[in-house]
Amino acid sequence: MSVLLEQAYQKMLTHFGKQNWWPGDSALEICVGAILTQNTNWGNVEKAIANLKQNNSLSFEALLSIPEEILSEHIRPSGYFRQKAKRLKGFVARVNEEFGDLSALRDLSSDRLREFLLSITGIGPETADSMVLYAFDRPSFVIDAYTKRILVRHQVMDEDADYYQLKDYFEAHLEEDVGLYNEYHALIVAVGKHYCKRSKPDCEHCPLNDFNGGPIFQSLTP
DNA sequence: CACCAGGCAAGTA
DNA sequence: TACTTGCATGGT
Repeated sequence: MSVLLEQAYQKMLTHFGKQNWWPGDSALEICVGAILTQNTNWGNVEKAIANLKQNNSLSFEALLSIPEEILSEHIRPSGYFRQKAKRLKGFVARVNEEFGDLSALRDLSSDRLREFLLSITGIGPETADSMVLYAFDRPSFVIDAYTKRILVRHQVMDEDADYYQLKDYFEAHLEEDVGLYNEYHALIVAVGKHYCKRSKPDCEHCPLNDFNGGPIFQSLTP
């Protein structure tokens, strides 16, 4: 466990407190949220999920049987609603055809689970890792745009680093622990939302920019 | 008004 | 392989 990553974690935790991700009452709700939040503000996703609950459509069976057009209307507030309706239908259809139910995915190893999810249209690396970590409670570190932006700003990663270079970096330096991965990614998102916007970053007040007088990740090498 | 949000797939050269 | 574009609502 890297001392600096641990200290960065403590800085974020002290500043923001526990994030208690993922907001959701079931594995299915978390998987649905993971698809709906793609390139989309979480507040809009909450409205979409509320609509699904109100229409009794947030269950595996309901999502299997609901017509795509009806589903798309329910999730409209989350944006990209036609595309996401297709992706949700495709997701539950694949799970149903190959495993019968979402709970059966728990019998898979983390790697097989991740590979299966990645084979589904509409589920890329970040969405797959979000499901593996937050819905299935396995230690798979999630990388998002904020994570990359922060590491590039702190000169840990090059701008052209890909998803797996970033993922491997965290998994190599952190203790392999579901709770730690869970909270770490959530805290990075909190930092990103508040201080690491693309057009107006506020590095001045960012908790990660006040470590021994400089950026906290700076002296860490990949 | 512009810009962005917890991405991904498909098309082009 | 390496870019580019479509997808779409809602908040700041």
